[in-house]
Amino acid sequence: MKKKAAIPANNRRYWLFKSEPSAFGIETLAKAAQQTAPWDGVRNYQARNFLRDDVSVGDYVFFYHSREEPLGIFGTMEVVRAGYPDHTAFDPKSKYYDAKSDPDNPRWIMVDVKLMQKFDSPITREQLQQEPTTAGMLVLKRGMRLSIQPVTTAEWQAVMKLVK
DNA sequence: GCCAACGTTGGC
DNA sequence: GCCAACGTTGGC
Repeated sequence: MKKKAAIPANNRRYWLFKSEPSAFGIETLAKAAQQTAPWDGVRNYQARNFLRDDVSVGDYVFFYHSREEPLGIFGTMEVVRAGYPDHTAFDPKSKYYDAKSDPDNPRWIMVDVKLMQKFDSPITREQLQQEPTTAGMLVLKRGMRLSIQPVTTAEWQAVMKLVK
């Protein structure tokens, strides 16, 4: 286990959210009204628990593109609304529909994010692997499927140093 | 497009 | 409550 990073004075936490750009990429967010959108469709309990219990307004988030080259971090977002029920689970027409999510006791949670910075060029997996600090990031671990991941302060700062 | 790794489901 | 079978994720 890694040592826990000290909690910054302002209490901000850092995260990495993963998405397939064919479904929802950084361009989608850039074009949204106020460059703000709900991060919906999370259907994994561990990720849901982070959204419900830990992700807070003012936290900073890396936007990571999976599945499609180039793989990597494309920009940063700020959390502008804390966890609330993911209503796509109640909509039978939604691809995220879940009949077992009861509106009176919602199973799935989403947060709203606002684009902060779209990088001129993404920080690729290869770059992350080459930097000692970022090489330990969860997203690089084999078999890591979690779509909402905590990022340490040191990792955040190390990634931002790579941004041109 | 392949397939290893993973999370979930369901029979027992 | 175990664990095999299944469906999905996501790097390669």
